[in-house]
Amino acid sequence: MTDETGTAAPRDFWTLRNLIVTRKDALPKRLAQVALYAMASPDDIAFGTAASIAEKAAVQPSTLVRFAQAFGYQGFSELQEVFRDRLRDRPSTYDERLSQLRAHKDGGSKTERLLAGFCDAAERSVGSLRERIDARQIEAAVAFLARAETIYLIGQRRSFPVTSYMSYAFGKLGVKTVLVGSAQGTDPETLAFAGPRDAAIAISFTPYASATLAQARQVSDQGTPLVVITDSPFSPLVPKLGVWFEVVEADYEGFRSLSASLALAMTLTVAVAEVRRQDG
Amino acid sequence: MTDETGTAAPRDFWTLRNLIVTRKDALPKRLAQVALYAMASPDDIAFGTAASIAEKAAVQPSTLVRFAQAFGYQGFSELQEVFRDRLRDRPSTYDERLSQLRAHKDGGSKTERLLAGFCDAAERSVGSLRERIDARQIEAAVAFLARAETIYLIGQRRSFPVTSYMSYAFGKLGVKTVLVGSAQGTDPETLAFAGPRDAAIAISFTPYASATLAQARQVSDQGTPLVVITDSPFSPLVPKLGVWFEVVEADYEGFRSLSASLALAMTLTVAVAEVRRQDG
DNA sequence: GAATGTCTGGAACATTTATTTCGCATCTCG
DNA sequence: CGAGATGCGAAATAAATGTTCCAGACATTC
Repeated sequence: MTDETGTAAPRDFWTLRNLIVTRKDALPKRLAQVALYAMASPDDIAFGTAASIAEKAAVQPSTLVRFAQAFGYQGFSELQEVFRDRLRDRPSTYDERLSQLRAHKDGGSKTERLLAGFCDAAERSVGSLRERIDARQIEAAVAFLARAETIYLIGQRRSFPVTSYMSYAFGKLGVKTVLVGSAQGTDPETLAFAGPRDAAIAISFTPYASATLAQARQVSDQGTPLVVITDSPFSPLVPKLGVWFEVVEADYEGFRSLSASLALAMTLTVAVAEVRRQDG
Repeated sequence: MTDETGTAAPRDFWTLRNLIVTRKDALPKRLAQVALYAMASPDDIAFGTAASIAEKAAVQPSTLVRFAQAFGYQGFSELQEVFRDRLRDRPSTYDERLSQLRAHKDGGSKTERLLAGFCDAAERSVGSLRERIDARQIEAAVAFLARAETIYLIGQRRSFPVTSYMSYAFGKLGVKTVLVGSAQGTDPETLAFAGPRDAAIAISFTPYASATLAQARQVSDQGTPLVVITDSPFSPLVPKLGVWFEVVEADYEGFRSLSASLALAMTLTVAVAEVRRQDG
């Protein structure tokens, strides 16, 4: 048994990174060489095979194993897992660093972790929204919505807060809307008035509420332009024609954030109002 | 040689993604299944081995190879490489953020600035929530709410999305709630049932809706414990007894974010449900 | 209703993989 | 200067990988 370090191997990237940095100067030549390369291009460590990494770092594969073992891992693969986790789940490194700082805060009470978790989810959602949404899509949607007489807002369950907020905001801005999805069962009748001169916004996430689906289909069949906000390109709501947005909300403890959807909703709302103000 | 597609295989992720999305409906059942999984969790495709991915997608490993070949790749590994590049090419977060900020501040269309503005507002709101909220306050509020028979949710206008979301989430968690503030004028009658064994959550921001104020006063007079979420210590809602939270939402173009309020709302909701589950 | 083409599942295959082992070189300290 | 220990590299090894192949199921078409 050549057990080197009594300390347990770090399981998260940033702890490991600190450990490598501090111990680097005390390491044998080749191991230090690996340390340097690992810090310089951690992505290669995450993806490459031991052989390819060894070649790029100008080291023997066995040295990589030794390197991993020097830090308490059983083999190289185990260390590699840590490098991979960093890229998993798309926690952008910034957020991860923050959440780790927070985690170091003595863990905190259960409540604190809850709040931190939901805050994280909100921030990650907004971050990914910012990365992925194409401004031209928004402009296309706004073009539809701006020339509509009445905008029908379709959303059940988790999406209802979003549509209700849009209803409020549109109202404040002087845009006529009809909010669908309340408790009463009068929605199909309400939607019957929608026509080609109107527009509709449908919001739904997995699991897609069947009512939302039916309603979206109904207005679409009536020739009403439809703008969709959903969470997958394979969502049954995604229209053949028309604009749709993919919004991926991060979740915590199974409860997805709404921040990204709301940010997008507000953007659409205000943009539509602005276009109207200019044209009208 | 069973060369299927004359088209060359996409070498970057987003092109491939679009291709998968468009061709998905024309794909055989199992291949469509793979497509669905690949879009739902692309990170797993990037990291996992063919065997592990196949298991998670409930498909045979050979199907993965066929899937890759259906899109013009020679084998699965080649397709996997595209999924990996997506994560590899990600610029270091600091630079990315900086360049994004720069793009948003300087150039960018009006629409882009709108979206960025609302995203910023959301992030700032959540950030300040994280700093200012005291976990002990949350725990105190949770203690009130957890022992309530029925929770009354009071909120008009901008606060209504928050209460309606809480209503949805509480419902999913098996907690009885009554949502006040809908369009009908029956709210005072509904609230008449609130008693000392219940609890109420009132949410209101400047300008405080008079209805919310009246309703909060009503339940308070009836001896119902009240938890308040508002935006100022001088808010007329702040109760003499009971718990209240100050949530300052950042705004953009006069429209305040809801992200912080929602994050707090979700924290309260889940925390209450957890306490109830423990106590039976 | 038979025949044809496609899709699917499972196992066999060759290859690549991470790891271990062993011998040599290098450095250290008496 | 020499004995011991340590670092290092190349090959050997055993596990695991991606891929291919074939037979059966399935739907479709004539």
